[in-house]
Amino acid sequence: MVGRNLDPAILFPSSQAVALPHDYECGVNPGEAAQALAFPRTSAPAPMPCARDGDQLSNQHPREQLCDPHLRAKRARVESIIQGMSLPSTPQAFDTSPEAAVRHERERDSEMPQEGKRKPRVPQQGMGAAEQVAPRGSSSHAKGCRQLKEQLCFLEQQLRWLQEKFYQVCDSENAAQTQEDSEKVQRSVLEVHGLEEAEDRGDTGGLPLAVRVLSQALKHELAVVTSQVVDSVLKTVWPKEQHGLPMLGPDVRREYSAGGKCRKPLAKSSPVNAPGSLGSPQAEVLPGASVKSLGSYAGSFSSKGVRKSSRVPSMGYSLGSATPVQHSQLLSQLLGYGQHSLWGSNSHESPCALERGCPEPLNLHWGTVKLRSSILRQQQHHPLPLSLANVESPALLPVVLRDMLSLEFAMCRLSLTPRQMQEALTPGHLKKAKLMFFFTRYPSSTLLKTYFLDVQFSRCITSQLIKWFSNFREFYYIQVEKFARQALLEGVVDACTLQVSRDSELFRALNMHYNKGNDFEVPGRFLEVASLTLQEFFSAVRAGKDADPSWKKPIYKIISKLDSDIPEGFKAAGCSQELLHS
DNA sequence: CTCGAACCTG
DNA sequence: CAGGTTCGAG
Repeated sequence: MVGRNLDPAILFPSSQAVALPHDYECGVNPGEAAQALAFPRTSAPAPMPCARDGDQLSNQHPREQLCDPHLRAKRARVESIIQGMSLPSTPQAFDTSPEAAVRHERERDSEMPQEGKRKPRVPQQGMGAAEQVAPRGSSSHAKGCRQLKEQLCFLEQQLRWLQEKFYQVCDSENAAQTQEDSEKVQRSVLEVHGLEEAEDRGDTGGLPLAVRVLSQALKHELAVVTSQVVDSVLKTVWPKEQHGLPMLGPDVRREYSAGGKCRKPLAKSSPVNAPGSLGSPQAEVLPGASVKSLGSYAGSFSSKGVRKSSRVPSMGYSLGSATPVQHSQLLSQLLGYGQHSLWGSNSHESPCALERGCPEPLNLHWGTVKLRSSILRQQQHHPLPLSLANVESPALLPVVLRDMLSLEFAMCRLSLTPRQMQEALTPGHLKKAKLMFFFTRYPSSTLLKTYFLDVQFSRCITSQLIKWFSNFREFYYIQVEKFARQALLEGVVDACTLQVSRDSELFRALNMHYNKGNDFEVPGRFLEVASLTLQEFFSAVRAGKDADPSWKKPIYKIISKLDSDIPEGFKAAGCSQELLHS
């Protein structure tokens, strides 16, 4: 692995260097590292409460990201998803894990019964158990919704990344240049938007000019990036033929707002409801799922000790809970409208700012805003077809947009500062992943990105995470199979009698593996899934299906559809770290 | 138990 | 090529 050649001290210039077992290391390739190191960093900023003590490695300029073909593709996907969502049908019956499900749709083939070596594959085998699996017609709505949610969260990450970049620039600045540049920036800000007046009376009113400028610039940054994405969304959501489209009715909005968060309805339309109560409400799982520290420490991450715990009960605190007022305030913020929202919200401090209570942005060492300038430059070259700032009536903004804004809210809620982004997976992350396994056996990479917000994803990181889950599954299935065979030997006849309870051996084995220390209450849902897995294995073995090399695949297919939502708490910033010490 | 390598699949 | 599974080594 390339990363291994790099001195950790270089990768983590600050005290953040994390000693990782080699397996956790994931490549920051030399090129990227070099790029990061080349990042100008002239003056050491005066110690500041929220000053960041090390350059973070960011491989890509956020803007570049948007131009990245890969992201374009993603964007295109989001667009098509949204297009699907704009259809008049009613979203219900959210499927469990559409992605995973689809992924496993295909396993029809088997391998040549060759000892040891997996070589050619022989088609077919009438998948016995798999037949139970529901027809594929899961609503594309649900799927789209879920994917959109993931995409949005990814967006959130990008936003944060942007901030990070921004801070970097600030850090790297020469104090002398500072004032001059800030004035320059302010000038251009003024040229671009006439937002300043409002802001001057805003919450930054009492602050130094430079700080206010920074504030403006930052907001603008966010607005620019956001508007780009929103643009594509809007274009899809408002197809030409719907020109005069009135705003969505309140009901619709509400409905979507709830669904917009894409929480799946409690009861799943999972086909495999049959045995036991597998279709049982997730609600059962979520509240029960508690890690000692996970639930309450979401906001306790302290940045340089400045900020002390604002204990947020992150569980059950969902994005969808942001009120319209909050949304509008967020939008105002993003757009740089100051607090006098066009949506008529009052001048309350934004929930975001309140909750964050983090002085970080304002305490930054002030510097030039190269990033900003460069973005402005690019913007001139590629003017945005539709800037948010140009939207005449914010009320027309679709709920989709609001959901995007709610991400900003989430960011605040999570109290995740860009500096907390990690470039490598830590043991804490591993632990977290294991716990997540109790909810999802087949997470998509997008979902992973959503839940490891403190990780800067690279291809390597992503595949590492995926590999982790693959390993988890491997272990899981091996254990279950073992117990299934054992049960068979013990003369069990009825598969249905095989239930995994908290005191069964199988559970103990699994718990030991994924939840060492037992500091997490395993969701009941997992027990159901395990029970079903056990039964499936049992039946399959009893039926002699294990003669077929790919006899497990139908089982995998079934299990892959039983993923649950992962509690929001897992997104919490300090989560991984907290877990480590719990 | 874990992980890397090999191998499969869409 | 990305995401999965299987296998064997330590």
